[in-house]
Amino acid sequence: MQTRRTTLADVARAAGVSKATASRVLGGSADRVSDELRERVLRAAADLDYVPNPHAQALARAVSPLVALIVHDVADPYFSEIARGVFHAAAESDRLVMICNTFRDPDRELAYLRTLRAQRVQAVLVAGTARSGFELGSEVAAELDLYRAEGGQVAVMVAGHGYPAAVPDDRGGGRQVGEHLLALGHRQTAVIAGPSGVGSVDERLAGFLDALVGSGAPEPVVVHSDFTRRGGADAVDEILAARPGTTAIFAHNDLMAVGAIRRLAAAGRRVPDDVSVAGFDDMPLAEDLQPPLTTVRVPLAELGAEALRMALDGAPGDETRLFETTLVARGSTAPVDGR
Amino acid sequence: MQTRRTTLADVARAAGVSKATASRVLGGSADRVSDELRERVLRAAADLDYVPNPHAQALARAVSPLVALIVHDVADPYFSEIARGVFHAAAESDRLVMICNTFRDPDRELAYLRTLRAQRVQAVLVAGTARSGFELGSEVAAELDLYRAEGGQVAVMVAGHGYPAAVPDDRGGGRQVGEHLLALGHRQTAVIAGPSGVGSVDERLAGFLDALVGSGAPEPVVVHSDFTRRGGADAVDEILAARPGTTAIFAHNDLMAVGAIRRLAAAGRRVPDDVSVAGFDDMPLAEDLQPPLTTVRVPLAELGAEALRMALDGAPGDETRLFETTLVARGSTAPVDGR
DNA sequence: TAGGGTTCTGTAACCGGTTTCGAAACCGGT
DNA sequence: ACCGGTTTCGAAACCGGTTACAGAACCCTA
Repeated sequence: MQTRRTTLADVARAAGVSKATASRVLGGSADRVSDELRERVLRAAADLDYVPNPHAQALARAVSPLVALIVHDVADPYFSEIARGVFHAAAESDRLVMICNTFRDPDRELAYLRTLRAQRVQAVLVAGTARSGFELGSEVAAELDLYRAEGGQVAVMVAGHGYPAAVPDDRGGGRQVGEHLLALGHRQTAVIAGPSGVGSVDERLAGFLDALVGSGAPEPVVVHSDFTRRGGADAVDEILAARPGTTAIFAHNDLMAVGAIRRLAAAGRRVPDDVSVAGFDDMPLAEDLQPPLTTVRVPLAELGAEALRMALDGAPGDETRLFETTLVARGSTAPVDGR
Repeated sequence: MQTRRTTLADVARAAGVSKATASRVLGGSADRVSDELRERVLRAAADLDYVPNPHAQALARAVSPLVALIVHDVADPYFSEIARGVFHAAAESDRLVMICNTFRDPDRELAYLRTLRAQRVQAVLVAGTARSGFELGSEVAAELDLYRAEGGQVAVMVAGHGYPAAVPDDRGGGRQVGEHLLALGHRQTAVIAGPSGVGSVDERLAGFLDALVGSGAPEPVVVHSDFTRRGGADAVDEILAARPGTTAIFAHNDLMAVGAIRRLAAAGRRVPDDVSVAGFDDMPLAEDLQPPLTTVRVPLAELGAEALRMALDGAPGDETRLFETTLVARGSTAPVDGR
């Protein structure tokens, strides 16, 4: 039966004023209105249960109070933790958040970006991008630039090029893992890296190599794989084939580490007795796994919150805020000769 | 430098037609347009890189292609799994999804609902509601009804009252757990229930009691607690105090089960040797825990997807689709005398 | 008391689309 | 050549707000 919504005009009529005055008092405009009229308008609005139409506002004001967060997959703990941070920061300034799930599909990502631009959302935060790395000049970058040219704010959470960025110190984290494993006496190492071309992957790897250099340990076996449990498991097969004597594995995220541990068990290797495994991100439950996972804590929620603030504050394109990572040593790593 | 967006009027001018015709060809209207003009308009739109402004469309059409999903917390695996399903279903019909995080705050939930109503989103899906149960007549229900009266679609994923619902067979799941524990010989049981008043909590508990009835086993100790790890851990203290001889615990979700296992370990009880623990939901990683968690699988993603379809298809308010649950027996439960 | 400056309010244009309605063009049939 | 019926198209109204602009009312000063 489609009841009609009450509009600003209804309120104005009920209060006996013009739409303009009603808008002024309701819309929080800078213009002043006499106390009496203000009172009348507010009462009328309350009586009629008036709620402004955000589309009309967005159209008139040419901006909507929406913020978009682009992720690969909300169900991935990495992204859902970032999302949590973004939501918290958004609540502070009374803004709504729209999460866009690309499922790592570049086309979908692009489609979202176009929609968001059209939607004139106030800010878009890119937590993960489907194209590898998103170089300047890519379609994604072009779309983002267009968006910015039209007044939108952008912040990214991947090693950025030209956008304000809030990123974890991936390189430092990688180094911490390297040092940890070295200290435990490991020399035959391997790393299960994320998809090649992704910025954080290169950084984590570089940090790890930084630590190894000069230690006399041989180069690690490096296998690129998906950021999933399955990816981690499959990588183990390759590693075992390439270097059967591997005693320590550094997986680029916790999910891969879990998969690796499972596959190692299936292959008859005990963790950490036969081979140590370290992850990255310190996802929830990492400490409840079998065995508890040694990993690197990344302040993902703060990262998301900060990204939003940077975007809203209009941080300059070359500003990058680095977030410290900390190694969390747990049961999945042990001294090489320790049994 | 704020470049102006290209509007429909620009396209129309470039194509030498009126706004009306341009709208007709671009907006997928039913009205027919000659092939020649259609061609001209399409070319102009492509040349100018035209993207329609969804706010203007929403304003004119009185509906926006947005779908909202209300959850307590995206970072909770229960909800992120539902979200994943919703995203998939939304992608099928080319719709965008807005996730609203209430953090279990009733005021925030209400605020979201009002905004969504104003926003004229096409559908709102309620996966979790902050008020206990959301009875008919509550503020939330009032807001939802208002929304529906204005043409919005609603579907819920909690035991509903008057809304189309896609819900798991919580009662059946509870019964499965009860039967499982009984079959293992347990008689001194306890249940860590979710917050009292929540529909699914009552159902899971009722199912569990269904199984116990007639078995001769004494009534379980029931402790209500938060759906968190912490909640599960704290509940263990109460249970141990109330019935020290407890040999099996049914936690209403996996997170609580994890917390319970940890606290039991701290109290010197081994799982499953001394006490068996079963969870609910079969969250990702449940099988990788220490020990692997016996739990009940709930098809959350399908549930979310189905809820969206029901809403969009305008399912009647009394329609409830029940999703089968299946018990997944793993290492956290064992025969009562089995050591 | 006239003149100038504030302060408040209303009119109307505008944001960028969609859609109603009527005019114009075209059709085949007498 | 004339006519009723379709089809195609454009002018203009509308969706529901915001805001530039101008007028009215008020104040204070000379």
